[in-house]
Order: sequence, then C-alpha cells, then structure tokens
Amino acid sequence: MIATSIEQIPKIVCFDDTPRGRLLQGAAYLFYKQGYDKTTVRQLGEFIGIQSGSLFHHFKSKDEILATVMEQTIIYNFARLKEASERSNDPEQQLRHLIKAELLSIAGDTGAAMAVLVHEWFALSKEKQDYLLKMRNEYEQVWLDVIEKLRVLGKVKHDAFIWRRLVGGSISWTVTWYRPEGKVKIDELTEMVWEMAIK
Amino acid sequence: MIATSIEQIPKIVCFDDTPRGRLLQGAAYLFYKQGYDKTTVRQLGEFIGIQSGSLFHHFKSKDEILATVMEQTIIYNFARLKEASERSNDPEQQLRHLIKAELLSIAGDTGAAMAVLVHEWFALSKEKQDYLLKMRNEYEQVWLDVIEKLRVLGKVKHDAFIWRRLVGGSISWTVTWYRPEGKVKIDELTEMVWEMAIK
DNA sequence: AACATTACCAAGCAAGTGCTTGGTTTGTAA
DNA sequence: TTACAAACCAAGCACTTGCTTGGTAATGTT
Repeated sequence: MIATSIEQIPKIVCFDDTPRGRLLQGAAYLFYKQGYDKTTVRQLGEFIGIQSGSLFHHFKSKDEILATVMEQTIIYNFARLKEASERSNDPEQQLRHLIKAELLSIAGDTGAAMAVLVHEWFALSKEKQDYLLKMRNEYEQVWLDVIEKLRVLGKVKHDAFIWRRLVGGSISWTVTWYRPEGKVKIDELTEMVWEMAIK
Repeated sequence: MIATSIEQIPKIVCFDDTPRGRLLQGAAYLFYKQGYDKTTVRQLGEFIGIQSGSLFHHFKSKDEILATVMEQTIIYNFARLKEASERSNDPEQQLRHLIKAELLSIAGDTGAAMAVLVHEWFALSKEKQDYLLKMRNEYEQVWLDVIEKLRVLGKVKHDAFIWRRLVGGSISWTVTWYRPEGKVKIDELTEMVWEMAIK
C-alpha cells in the first residue's frame, strides 16, 4: 500500500526534478500518507535516499519543508484556477471551469499535496499560516469575482461568502473519499457540483 | 485564546462528569486546539489537574484516549441523527432535520469533538479505525434511507452515495470556518444547504 | 586544471516522548 | 471502624525526536 522509495510513487506536478524538488515530492507523499507528525526526518531521508541529517542542507527545519510543500501547492493551483477563469466570458461556463479546476487540484494530479495543505494546516507555525493565508485569499478572490457576476444575473441568491464555502466544502471534501481509479470521473463530478451550486 | 485549565472551557455534551469523563473532555479540547500529536500526556495531565502518569490509570494508552473521545462522539451524534430522522414522515422535512442535526454536531455543541474525529482520523490504529467505521456506516445508513425516498419522489436525480458525499462535504467543511458567535445562524445555514441539496 | 558551490555522510547530542512502577490518599459501603 | 477499590502522586526508564557538527564527494564554471 505504502511505497518504500520515491521511485515508486506518481509524480506530483508542483515539484521540479532537482534534489530539492524530489525532497519536497517525497515529503508531500509521506505527509499525505502518514501525516506530518508521524513522519520522521529519518524516514523521509531513507525514502528519498539520503541521510536524515542531509535534509537540513536544503531546509533549515522540518517545519520549513512542510511550509514549502504547501506554498508550492498553492502557487501551482492558483495559476491553474486563474487560467480556468480566463477560459470563458460566460459566468456559468466560468463556474464550470473553476469547479473542474479545483476538483483536479484536490482529487487529481496534485491531490496528495492538497491533502497535506488541508490536513496539516495546524502543524504550521502562526507566521507561516498568515503568510500562506494571503496567497489563499488571492485564490478565493478568483471565485468571488465569478460568484458576484452570477449574483447580478440572479443565478446565486445567497451570500457569496457562505455560498462559496458550501460549494468549496463539497469539493474539498472529495479529499476524503475520491479515488481516481474508482467509477466516477472528474467530469461527471464537475457536472454534479455545478448543478447543485447553480440550482 | 487557548484555555489553561478545564474549568474555563465550554462543556462538550458527549462526556459525563466523572473523573474519566472530565479527562475525555479535556483531551477533546486539547486535541481540537492543538492536534493529537502536539498534545503531550504531561500537558493533558496538567490541564485537568492530575499527574501525567495518573492518566494511565484510566486509559492504557494515549491512543485509547483518542479512540474513546471519537467513539463517544459518534455514539452521541448517531443518537441525535436517528432522533432527527424520526421527527417527521415527509422526506423533505426529514432531510431538513438531518441537515440541521449534522450542522449542530459539527458547528454546535459537539463541534470540538467532531473536529477531532475529522482531523485526527489517521492518528488512530488500523483496528480502531475499522471498529469506528462500522459505527460510521450505521450513521450513514440513516442518511441513505432518506435520500432513497427522495430519489423515488424524483427530488434527487443523481447517485445517492455521491450526492450524500457532496452534501456531507458542505456540512462537514463548516468545521473549518463556522463560528457560533458569528453572523450566520444554524437555521439559516440549514436552509441554504437544504436548498442546494434538493434543488 | 583550478576553483567554487552544491550535495551529501557519519556520528551523536540535548530535549522531549509515552508509559511504568511502587506506593499513598480519598471515597464508599458494610 | 474496618475493608477495599478507585483515584492519584513522585520519580524515572527506555526510547525517539529534530537538528548540529566537521568533514568528504560530486558537480559545474571558467
């Protein structure tokens, strides 16, 4: 079930192919599978094939490894969301694209990293939380802009923030149950969420 | 922000007023605020006013404390959900009651304990996960029974499992943002989720 | 070829972890 | 009052943790 070395795991697109990138990739995988606290630096070292002490040549603390995993995940998926929103001018179509983009982030090719972002948030220091929160707000703004347009058109009737949180909840929660190898595909899921969201 | 002794925190209704119950209550609060791994037995002991070693008179491991917190939380909220489902015969009304009951569990008086259930699931041993999963399935069955009735009436068109997961996601996600002292009340939230769910 | 930089190893320290042990106090019921 | 179990204390053991240190190999640049 759980891989024993980094060659055996699927690539997470957020990270490059430098030693540092592989380190992050391995960390994301182990944090995802076991949780941040349960993953030791010794384990991570062994997983990517170096001594545990050598990790601290690349990062000055375990905490910083986690923060960097999260940061790169946000950056990558913010770009993807932005791009999705620019793919159309019709708000209803935009919404569809946003939903699919977010589902891809969470249930698709960056799923492991996104799961870390969701589950290990509180393992971060307060300052790093604040820093990442700013990036998170930019991300949310893309959503809110589209929702506002839908509200003007009468397609969304309730408070935009709450609405976004409910829809975002449906999407984020897929972290806990969605399996790519399962029956239902991202496109179907997109359509279901879209219908629920826009009534 | 974070309380320093058990007298200062709001009561969580799942737990009784025995020494053992207070221990669980304190554990639920600290696990909620700091996470399971970051909470040490010394801290928990100090929080409820006993020596750390004395904890192991009540439970044989820290792991078992977590499992018991979760077990009692599930039992309590299963009873609440069951009761809610029996409060009406009209499926649409039943759905409303289920939504409100689950929102109460997560965003209301057992919120801290439910957050632990959600966030610390992977900190549990595999066997304890399996055991609690069985109880979880009974809980889900209450939902599925109502959804099936709605499907027969044509009010729900998609797959019942997926539908439940999307709606459940919206509700569960409130763990991450809902604050009882905030603007929006449980009843409004219930109505919003209900409208989204049933179209 | 010479140098500089990056990447890494081997060993171990200081601090903190869950938990055990042997014994004392407190509550309860006959 | 006595008997007994539940609740707790004080001390510490065995182990794991993140991280440091002083040095060596690999890599790239001029």
